[in-house]
Amino acid sequence: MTSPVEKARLEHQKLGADIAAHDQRYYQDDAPTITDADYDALRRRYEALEAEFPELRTADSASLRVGAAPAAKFGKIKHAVPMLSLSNVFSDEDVAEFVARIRRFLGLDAAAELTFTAEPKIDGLSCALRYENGQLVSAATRGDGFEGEDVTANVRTIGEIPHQLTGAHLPAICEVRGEIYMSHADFAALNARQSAAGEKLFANPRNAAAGSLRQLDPAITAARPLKFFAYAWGELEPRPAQSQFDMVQWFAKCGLPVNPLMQRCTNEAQMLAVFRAIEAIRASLGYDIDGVVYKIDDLTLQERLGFVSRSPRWATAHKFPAERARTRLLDIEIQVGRTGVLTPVAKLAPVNVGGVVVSNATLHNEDEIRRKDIRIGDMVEVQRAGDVIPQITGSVAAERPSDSQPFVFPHICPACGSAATREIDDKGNADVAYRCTGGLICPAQAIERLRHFASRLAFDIEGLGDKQLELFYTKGLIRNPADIFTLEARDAASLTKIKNFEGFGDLSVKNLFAAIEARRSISLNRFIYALGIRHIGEVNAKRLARHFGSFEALRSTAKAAFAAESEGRKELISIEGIGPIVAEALVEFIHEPHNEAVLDALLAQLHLEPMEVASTASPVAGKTVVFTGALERMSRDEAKAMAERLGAKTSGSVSKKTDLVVAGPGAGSKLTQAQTLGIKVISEDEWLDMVGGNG
DNA sequence: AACCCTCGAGGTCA
DNA sequence: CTCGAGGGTT
Repeated sequence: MTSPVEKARLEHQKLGADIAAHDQRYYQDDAPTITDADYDALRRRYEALEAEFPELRTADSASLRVGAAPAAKFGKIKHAVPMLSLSNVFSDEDVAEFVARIRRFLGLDAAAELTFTAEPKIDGLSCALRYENGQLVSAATRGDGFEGEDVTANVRTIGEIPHQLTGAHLPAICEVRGEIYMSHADFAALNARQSAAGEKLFANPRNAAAGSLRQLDPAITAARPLKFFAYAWGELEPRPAQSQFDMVQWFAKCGLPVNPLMQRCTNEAQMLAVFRAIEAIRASLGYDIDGVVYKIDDLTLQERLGFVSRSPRWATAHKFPAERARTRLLDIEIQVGRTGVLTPVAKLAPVNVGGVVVSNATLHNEDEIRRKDIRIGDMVEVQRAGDVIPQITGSVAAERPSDSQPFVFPHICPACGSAATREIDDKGNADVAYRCTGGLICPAQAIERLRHFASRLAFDIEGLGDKQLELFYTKGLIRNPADIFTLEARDAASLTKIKNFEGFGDLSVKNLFAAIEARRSISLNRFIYALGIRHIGEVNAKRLARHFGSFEALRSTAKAAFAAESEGRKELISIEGIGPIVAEALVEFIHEPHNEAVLDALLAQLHLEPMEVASTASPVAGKTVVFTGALERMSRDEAKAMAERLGAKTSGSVSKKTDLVVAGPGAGSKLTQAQTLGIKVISEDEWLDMVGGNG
């Protein structure tokens, strides 16, 4: 006689298999064999069993929730290995420079052979698929490169993506990366369906793919013909192959679709030949591509080359030239940015450029307008730089209206009426940009600053976007960042409640307040970034946070740094990446009386946490390392990059602050200096052992 | 020359 | 959200 649990287990198993089969027929074959009601009944029974016997829940049962009620929004998935983007090149010379830089970095001479792969760059969305023991467990978009959106349920509906990898001896964890895209034929068919159903049409296959993947209801994604090519990986141990090319071949063996056009090249001429060949067949491929990607084939070399900021040194994208079109320049509008910069934006008669309708384009600044001799009323040439950003390349002299006048750049801010000037620097050079001098009284700047404050890399407050901020600003509810954190209390005491505003309801207000509450604790680096100080972006904010450790320390140093020659100023400038100009901007910001008041108000509302921790706890993290003498196994640049990747700082000279000296043959004064100061000296080999670079 | 900062555009979905 | 240009900083 079987126990109730056993009985339940059997039934649960059978139901699971049935539901999976129905999902397959419904989502992927688009040919369900039972009614929705019957299907729902199966699912309810399945979930009831799990509720009664929680031990029945498996990793698999989650996968059967595809058709369940759509989640309110996507969850987040942290990428175990960051998903970065590629640098771009546009000309043959750029390709030569790309190859030359790699040779330099690796310390190779021109004769040494270097193998690359070349493959079409698919114009879609990158996606990371995580397989555990061969089973698809999650899928994430790229997001900001560190954290993406959880689109697992949607990705499971893509027929080309296997739920289970084929083959024996699969790595326990295998994170495959590639591109989700839509073919031309499928795109045309989808738009025909949309049109027949009276729905709006998609502008191009890329947007159709993006829109389809971001559907909250996987059933809609399932009805969209998405495809996939695998071309990269994240966490994957052990490596089944030693080269880029072989890795992709291995993906194919596992049952993943890979692009058939990838090939190996051993010199620049071959790379360019592949580029031209792919360009020639671009139109007949049946899917959009926007260039060719070159990667160093040897994975060991890839590791040695590493990364510069957000892209690998060992790969680049060779982009096709942009498409162009002509249209009329109707007007030039002036926008005011967060820092008060006045930016001219061209208002264009809408024109189709390579698949999207363009009606605006930035003109950057006064000089740019003069250089290109662009006037209102002109017929202008428009292209999309990198197939994305609309750009005016020039005007057509023959079609200029006879009465046209050169554009006169305004000298007052259109938002607040204050004077706008081009600052003159020490050397007497005028800034390219006009800046509104209205500062704090300028509403345009205030709103832009608030927008920056609430933006994703800063406080990341959901429900407090452009629209809401603008509304709250005009209503006088939020005039500076500190107001955000008193909003709820003031709203409670107020008679005109936010929930009565147009576009708001009980729920959205509740969510907004919750989102604000959740950000009362914030990391120091985000806080510094959020202040929107000129020249202090994401990276410099982290540097400051790391150096000072607390906001009070930063603030008191900045205060002590008021005089140009002061100790405080010296300390600021000693921080890597911070120079006189950045220091000046920081000091000025901290000293400004209004900013002081806002900072005090803000700090009273917040709990600052230490900086978000860098990933690896390596033995050299936080240490200052000096390389001296000849290095035999790697170039100087490479050694420095390696040290920095592990969280160490590098320096060119030995001082009291140096923690470690790596000395090669021929080391001279620096070695002596290290010995005098009693600083630890190791050989290149010992260094590699220490940081795990030996085997 | 490498890297960083700022700003802008367009599109989709909620 | 994604991308790129342009200019400033180091």
